Amino acid sequence: MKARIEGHPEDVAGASQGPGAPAARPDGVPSARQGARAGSEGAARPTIKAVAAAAGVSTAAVSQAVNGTGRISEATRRRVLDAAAELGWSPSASASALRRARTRTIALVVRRPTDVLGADPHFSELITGLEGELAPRGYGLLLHLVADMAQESALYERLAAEGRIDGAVLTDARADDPRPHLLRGLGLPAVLLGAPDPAAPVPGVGLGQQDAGVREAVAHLLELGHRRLAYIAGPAELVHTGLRRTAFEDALAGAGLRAVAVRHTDFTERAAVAVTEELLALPDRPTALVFSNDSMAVCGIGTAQRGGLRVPEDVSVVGYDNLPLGRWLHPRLTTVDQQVQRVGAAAARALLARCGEDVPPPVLDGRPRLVVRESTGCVPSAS
Amino acid sequence: MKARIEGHPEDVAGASQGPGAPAARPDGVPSARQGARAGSEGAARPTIKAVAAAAGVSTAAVSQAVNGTGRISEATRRRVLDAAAELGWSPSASASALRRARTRTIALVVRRPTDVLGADPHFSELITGLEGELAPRGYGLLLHLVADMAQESALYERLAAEGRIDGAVLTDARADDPRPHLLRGLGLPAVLLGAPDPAAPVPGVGLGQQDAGVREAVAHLLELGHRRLAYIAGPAELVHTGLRRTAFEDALAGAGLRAVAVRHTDFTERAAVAVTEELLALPDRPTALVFSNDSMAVCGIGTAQRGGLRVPEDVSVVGYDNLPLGRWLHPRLTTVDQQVQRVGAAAARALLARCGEDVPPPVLDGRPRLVVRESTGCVPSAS
DNA sequence: ACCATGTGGTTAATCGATGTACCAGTGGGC
DNA sequence: GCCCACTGGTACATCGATTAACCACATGGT
Repeated sequence: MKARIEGHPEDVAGASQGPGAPAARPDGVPSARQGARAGSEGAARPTIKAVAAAAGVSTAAVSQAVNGTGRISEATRRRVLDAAAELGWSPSASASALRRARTRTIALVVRRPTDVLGADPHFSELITGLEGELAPRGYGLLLHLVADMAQESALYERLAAEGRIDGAVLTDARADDPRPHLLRGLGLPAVLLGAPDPAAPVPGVGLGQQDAGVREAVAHLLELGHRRLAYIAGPAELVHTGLRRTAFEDALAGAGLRAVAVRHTDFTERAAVAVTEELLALPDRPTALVFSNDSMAVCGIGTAQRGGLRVPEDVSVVGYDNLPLGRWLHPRLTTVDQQVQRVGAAAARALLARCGEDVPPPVLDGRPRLVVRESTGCVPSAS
Repeated sequence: MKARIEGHPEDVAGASQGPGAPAARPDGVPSARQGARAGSEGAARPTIKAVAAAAGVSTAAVSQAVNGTGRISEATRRRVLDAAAELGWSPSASASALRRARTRTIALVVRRPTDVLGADPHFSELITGLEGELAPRGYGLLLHLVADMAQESALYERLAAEGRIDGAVLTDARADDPRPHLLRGLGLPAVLLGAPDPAAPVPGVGLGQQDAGVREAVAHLLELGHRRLAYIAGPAELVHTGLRRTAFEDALAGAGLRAVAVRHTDFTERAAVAVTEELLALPDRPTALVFSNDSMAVCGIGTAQRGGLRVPEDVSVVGYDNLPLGRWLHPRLTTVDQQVQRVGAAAARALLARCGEDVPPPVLDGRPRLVVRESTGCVPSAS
């Protein structure tokens, strides 16, 4: 399968070159500007000039009309807008970006180890939330995938140096996160998901009472009679890992208990399976497993079942995220809903505001809430 | 609990404005160019001019040095590159895009009904594949979400009119797909995933023998003794839906059989559950269900189990896509691997080639293959 | 009659990089 | 000694939109 760049007779009829422009290059090599883009229909996109001419005004008037700046009579404004619609013109993003030093593009960089193939569905939800706010305001979402923090930092530096983006959404806040300072240094607005920290160089966006969900989960399990709980956490360097783990241990301590075990993972399915196997083989096996995301919880359920245990009769499982899939599994997954989508929307709004956009400030009430379904049940009587 | 967007003391000390810049606008509104971007460190990014000055050459020389065009001595070239590195300069994406009419940005538009919340993990895989080829060449991926085809078309028109992208990756080819013609009319290079059709206005990219996977699945089930199979397809308007459905029915016909049922869905979990329930309630219940994607298959397994059936003892289930999750469920999901990631990479290469980039043409050998795991088993003896 | 005040535009500079046209040297051939 | 080719660069127009500065003209107050 070769590259399929057909040559076309270029600009056959009445190519309207500016006066004095050379008719064509002698060597027959298409100049870069006409290049591969030229299709048979390759209607050269109209420019502001064409619109100005069509409306019988100057280009400045057109610009002012579409941007609502300057002083333009309503009549002229209409004429301009009509002409623009007629010609199907929209201002060139590149030209506008160059002049205004603003690209209307936001970056989302997803960082994860190379061997984790599928992106966490968590990000799909987040993106949905972001897009819902960005798109209506003409903003685009530039998505990048990187393997580690070094790459991520380098990427921001490049994006900033090239002036490709107006801001960035940071996910997976780390305990000692280099990105806030980096981005501030680069002069790029940003918001950090999940860990509102007033002292940080970039504002955080997230539900309040981050720990509420896990506390509720523990309370729920205690109420069901469970006394031996284990927590399967994410990577230790993530901020929310610490928050949730502490919430877990605190809640247990409040009942005079200690966790049977707390294990950290890298969020991969493989790790979830390995840890679950280990915990379930423990002499004093936990009767309930609390996972720090749904993907791992699903793996955990599968692993338990494969080990001959029934969920929830023999072991209860709680997830975190409330991904759509969890509703349809058997048993349906008990999990913590943290409204990723809504948080994403709020993050977008916050970021847009910092980019100078006039948006109503995000209202993000609520807190993570436990959704009780079928993967949790009474403690096994044998225990 | 209100939004938690803390304000920060903005730009407190010594905002370093360029000389000659007005100290501040009288009305206190920051001018657009300084806008929100100005941080205390807001080091104005260096321009090509600064690099030229630092290297003691003209801006043209700098441009030629970094682009490898024109005639520049190796010595000067080095000096320029060093100066650029020293200053941390990269050419402005906006300026370059304006001048060259090329943005180094590719669009991926994900279309799905508004009520499907989480994006199909399928797209995560695809994006991973795309990014792997785009990023190393300095290309960015602009991601958009839309609800329906009308919105999608409008979006391409806007993106084209604004000159925001160089090309697009089209997914979910439809039987009567308006996008190829639309994009050709707009002069935008594109590739269509999944249905290589030489006659189409845009080239298709996909594994060969699209039907091989489903055929293999059917053969596998027949070999296990199944005779009553049902197929749960995607939306009828998608090309691959038809291909796979036909493959399914053909393969059965080859064995002198007919499908117990073929049902179309909108790919939502809800639909998958509903259809599964309906099929399993059939008087002559199918002993094997073949789903057209993994997400639905997982829902199908859950539904069967909830209905008191064991998988695979009472009913076998086959998925399609080979998402990572399927390996860890209980039972592990038998599915068709179509190497979404590799196809994504190939699509990126093909598209880059059409954008005038000098990339080795994608090599896409192989075909969809059945991955036999645990969700398929011998036909129940009672049948 | 005259100046302040608006109104509704226009002109021209500018954003940063690119590429064509052009120019200054420097040997080389004969 | 003269012309030519070649090397290594520079000057300037250009991409398309934005915006500060300015201007022509009408109106109203004194």
